[in-house]
Amino acid sequence: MRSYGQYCSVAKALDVIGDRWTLLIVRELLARGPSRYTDLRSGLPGIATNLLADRLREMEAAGLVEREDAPPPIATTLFRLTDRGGELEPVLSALGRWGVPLMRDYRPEDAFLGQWLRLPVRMFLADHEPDRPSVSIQVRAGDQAVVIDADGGRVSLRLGADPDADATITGPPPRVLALFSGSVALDDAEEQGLQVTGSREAVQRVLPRAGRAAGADGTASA
Amino acid sequence: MRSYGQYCSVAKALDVIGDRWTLLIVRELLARGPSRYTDLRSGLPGIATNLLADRLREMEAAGLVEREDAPPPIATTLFRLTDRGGELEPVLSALGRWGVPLMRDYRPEDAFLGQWLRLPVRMFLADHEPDRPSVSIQVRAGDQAVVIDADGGRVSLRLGADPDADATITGPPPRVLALFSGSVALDDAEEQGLQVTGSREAVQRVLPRAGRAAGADGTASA
DNA sequence: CTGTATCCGCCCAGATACTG
DNA sequence: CAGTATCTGGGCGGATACAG
Repeated sequence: MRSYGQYCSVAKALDVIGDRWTLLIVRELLARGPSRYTDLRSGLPGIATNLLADRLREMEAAGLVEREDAPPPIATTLFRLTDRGGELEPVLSALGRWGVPLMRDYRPEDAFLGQWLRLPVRMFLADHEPDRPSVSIQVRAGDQAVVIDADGGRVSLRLGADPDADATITGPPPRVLALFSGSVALDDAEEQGLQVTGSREAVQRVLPRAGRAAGADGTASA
Repeated sequence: MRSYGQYCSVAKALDVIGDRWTLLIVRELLARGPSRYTDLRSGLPGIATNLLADRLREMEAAGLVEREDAPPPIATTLFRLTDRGGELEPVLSALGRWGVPLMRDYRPEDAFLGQWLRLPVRMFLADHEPDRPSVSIQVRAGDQAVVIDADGGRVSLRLGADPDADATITGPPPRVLALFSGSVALDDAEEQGLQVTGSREAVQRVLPRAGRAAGADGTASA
């Protein structure tokens, strides 16, 4: 990217991460951890392979990404964020939060991947009952299934289905996001097309509670 | 900007503010308040006038900016951030903080404007002695002079010179930024080419103190 | 003086095909 | 699996001309 040529830390930051796709690559690496080239590409629908290669090279040169040749049994290259790259997390977080109201407009052509729930889960969900036995909640939004685990105060997300989950949430991505971001209560979400089977208590355990809501309905306060 | 076509709040946010110059226009409007077209242009050295016009129109359509026809005596149009636009402040803040270590590389061709100190001042400086009489500190970095006022716990910045200031700091922009961001102590900054005349006490009153330092030297922790 | 519109040349983004 | 090579269109920067 052409430099802005301004001695200002915002401009300097944008000189490094202002290129198209760069921050989304960081998102993938934050959400997935060290990843193979092919996995990055499939997590970034719409990116051209040459652009991904270009960006990874630039990000490596800028010290955001390292490539690591995995040990013999795997025999592939992994891309991982450096510490400096990981420090972009607050930027992604602020951007993601600002973007929540925009999630109202869901277009049929929009791609959706279950792994993209990782950042919202980290941002909005919490285990409000850390002393109770762990629960798992399967989420089916879009094609892939993911499972959210609440265990001892921590909430995490793993990819894949789990028929033994305590609860299963099924519905279109916008309804799931509205529920997770706290802009819609569970009861209302169900009326709006979200199906919940199994333990509703397990779901309530992790949902954001009043006072922690994030104004995801577009009425966020300043 | 072409949409990423991804149902993810980061991607949606970048669909809106990912265009080149957009966030820098927000920076200007945050730092200066409602501004005339010409003032925006002079605060964004390097931007082409058509691009500025394009961006302002797009930002207006996206609900980030409003144009306001100023009352008769002024007879000009002012551009101001909407509430929604102002909510980008945390994004700018996170970006600016991440960019601080990049301020080490100062290139002679880099433009520098005094008003760009507004965000660093807000971010790093504080009035540590709110009960004492107000002080003003003139800063001469680059061509324009600015004055920092510490008054009753608040720190603010105004453009222009002030020969009656309690102290004056003169030096190259990188030295001033290093001082303000807390990565260099006042004594060290003076050894590195910063001139301080008048009350050093007034300067110390607003500088960041240990424990609030921001790792501006590139050693910031995760 | 302030703000907008038009033209041009260049580079980046994007799509596709292909290779180690 | 992990890219490179090639081609095309559009965004961008820059200059300039125009309108209130």
